[in-house]
Amino acid sequence: MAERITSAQVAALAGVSQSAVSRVFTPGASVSKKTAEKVRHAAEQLGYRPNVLARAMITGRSRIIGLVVAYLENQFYPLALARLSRSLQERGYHILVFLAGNDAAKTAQVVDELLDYQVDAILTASVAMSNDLATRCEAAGIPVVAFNRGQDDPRLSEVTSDNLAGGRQVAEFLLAGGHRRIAHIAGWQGSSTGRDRAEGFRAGLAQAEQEPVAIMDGLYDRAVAAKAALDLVVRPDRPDAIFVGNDHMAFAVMDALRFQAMLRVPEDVSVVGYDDVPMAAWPAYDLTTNRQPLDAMVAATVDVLMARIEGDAQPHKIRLAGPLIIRGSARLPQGTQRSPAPSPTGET
Amino acid sequence: MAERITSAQVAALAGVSQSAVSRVFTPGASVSKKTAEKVRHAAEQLGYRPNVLARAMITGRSRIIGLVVAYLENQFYPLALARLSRSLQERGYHILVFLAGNDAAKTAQVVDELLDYQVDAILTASVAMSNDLATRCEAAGIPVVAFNRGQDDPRLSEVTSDNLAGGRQVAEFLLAGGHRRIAHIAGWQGSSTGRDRAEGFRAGLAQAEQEPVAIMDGLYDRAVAAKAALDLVVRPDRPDAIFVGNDHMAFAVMDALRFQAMLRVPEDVSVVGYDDVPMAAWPAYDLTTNRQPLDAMVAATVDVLMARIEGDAQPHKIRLAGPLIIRGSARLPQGTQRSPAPSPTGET
DNA sequence: CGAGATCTTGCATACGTCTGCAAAAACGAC
DNA sequence: GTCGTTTTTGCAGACGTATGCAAGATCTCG
Repeated sequence: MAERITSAQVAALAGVSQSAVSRVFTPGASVSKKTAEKVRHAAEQLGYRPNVLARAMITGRSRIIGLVVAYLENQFYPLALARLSRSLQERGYHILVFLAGNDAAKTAQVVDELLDYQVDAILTASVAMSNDLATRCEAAGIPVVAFNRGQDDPRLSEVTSDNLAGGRQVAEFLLAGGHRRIAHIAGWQGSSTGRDRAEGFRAGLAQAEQEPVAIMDGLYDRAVAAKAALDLVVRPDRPDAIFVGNDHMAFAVMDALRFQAMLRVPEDVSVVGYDDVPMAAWPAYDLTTNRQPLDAMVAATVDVLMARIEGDAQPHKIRLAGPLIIRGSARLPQGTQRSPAPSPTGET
Repeated sequence: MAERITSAQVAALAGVSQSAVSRVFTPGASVSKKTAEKVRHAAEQLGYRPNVLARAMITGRSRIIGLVVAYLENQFYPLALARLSRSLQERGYHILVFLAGNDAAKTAQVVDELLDYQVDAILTASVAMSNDLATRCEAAGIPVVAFNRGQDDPRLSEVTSDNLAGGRQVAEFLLAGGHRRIAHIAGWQGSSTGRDRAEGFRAGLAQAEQEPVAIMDGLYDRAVAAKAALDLVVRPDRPDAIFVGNDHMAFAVMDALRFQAMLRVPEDVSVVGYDDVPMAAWPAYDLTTNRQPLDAMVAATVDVLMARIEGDAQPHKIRLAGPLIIRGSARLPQGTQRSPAPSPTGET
């Protein structure tokens, strides 16, 4: 129950004014070596640390980033969360978590709460924030950055991988592998990510004057994706390859194909995913997948956040390309080899 | 760049004092119906919402819970995080994330930062917070609750599953299944969770006058656990069953056994895990495992947090039992059946 | 050594809200 | 209508820090 130490107490002990103490803890303020020394010593002795909340009231900077996220089932998001948090922590910021519901009313409420906490910026991940809400935040002076999702509104910032190119890359790879009946179980078509990958995929096939035998919406949901896969393989023209909109669904698709449809992957059906989460490298799945460059995306996201907070009014739209990681879940084109194993650090 | 609306502006519009506005937004304060109406209307019109930070300065309650977490690779933790956050959100609290490093110095720094933000309570998960640090927080009047980890210090609160009983339950199940050379790849022995499961397991074997052929520390790490499994199976007295300290490592163990040692699970070696994360139900693993009652643990954690914040000085030590979920990764005892499939909601 | 320039320092105020206190208003009972 | 009781209201002062301003201290250079 020790009362919290204030700058005034430190000032008293050090024999200086409260302002002096404040200046010692404010980078770039004018203090002499001598008083700084005295103050630091007194602060050390009392265990003083500035109160972030009080500081926030004056400066208008809470050093809190609001993260809006819908679900953490897909391993990609906890991983991103961890790296984002770590990176922001190094810069003196922290993440306040807001779980969004699926309905619009709940999302509006979440935005209200975000504003209540005076967050310095809002980061959205795996969640559809309606444009008017995002715009409302920007209007309130709070920058919004969408991670792994595009926003229509040109005033909003976003960091994604190059999903169009990624989708095309997968199409080319499957065609080169000799597949001729290729289906796509897409990410939710309400998300730019899902749409772009599908579109790029379609364009890649079109280049070879092919088209997908089917495109179904997997809604980023394991059960839906599995059902779609089973529906596909009972058709008379069973696909010989399925491109799945993300790894999370791809695992469900592989499970359904192997354990329910009793098909072999890749001998009967090739499967390709998207994201390259660590689990994709596990031998039980050994999934060929288009990697999203997570570290680069996180770095870019933090850079954009910092820039916007520092007052850069320009919205940024950043798109980072990722390589196709070739493993064993899809038949290989002639002369192609597996990608080298990842560094041990990424394996966990 | 719309300036933030303050209670004073609302007061001016409503023709009342700032105090009146404050009281309208403070549950339990004395306001007449009439002025409440006027104020609400004015607030609505201006889009006013109270500033949580300013409020925190007065009341000493930030409505922020600091969550200290070390890693999110193990699916159990993101899931817990999501549920904890959702539950706290309903009560008007939010989670501020702090990623702990592995070294003690970094952890001390994290604690400093926690105090800077005036968090109302600290929640630790999957992280070893040295007792003096935790005690320091308690001394500063900030309750600390450990999720899924026991604390030696009797003054600290904790919520865990009954790991002793769980370990014993696994031992009994494997013995009943006719296994006679049983090994244990344990969770990190620096954690109570890892120790208790190992101890319960050992006690369960001892009851039948058996003892484990080996106990190795998997350190909650996939690579370490896989290596341990491979070391075990090259022995002349190859184990016929391995109890793994959590699901996260158990998946690695199964992968190593199947794809590196070329053994069949469960025909050659039975594998049992601990946690029952959703992935354990995926057919690729179909893991028999001791379930941790996540929902109950989350509910208990939130209850303890609220109680401690409300001033209940008593520390709570809560231990919740979980059932063994019988699937296909371990040979079944005579007459035993698989556990019924989980509800679809838990499947994702 | 002196005058001007530069650096430090303390004072006072502001940030947006809550809350104890006392005055004012409303209420109730006779 | 009066008086005592309860409710409602505004005032003013906190919470802990940052910062403009002016005065004081220190430095620089001739």
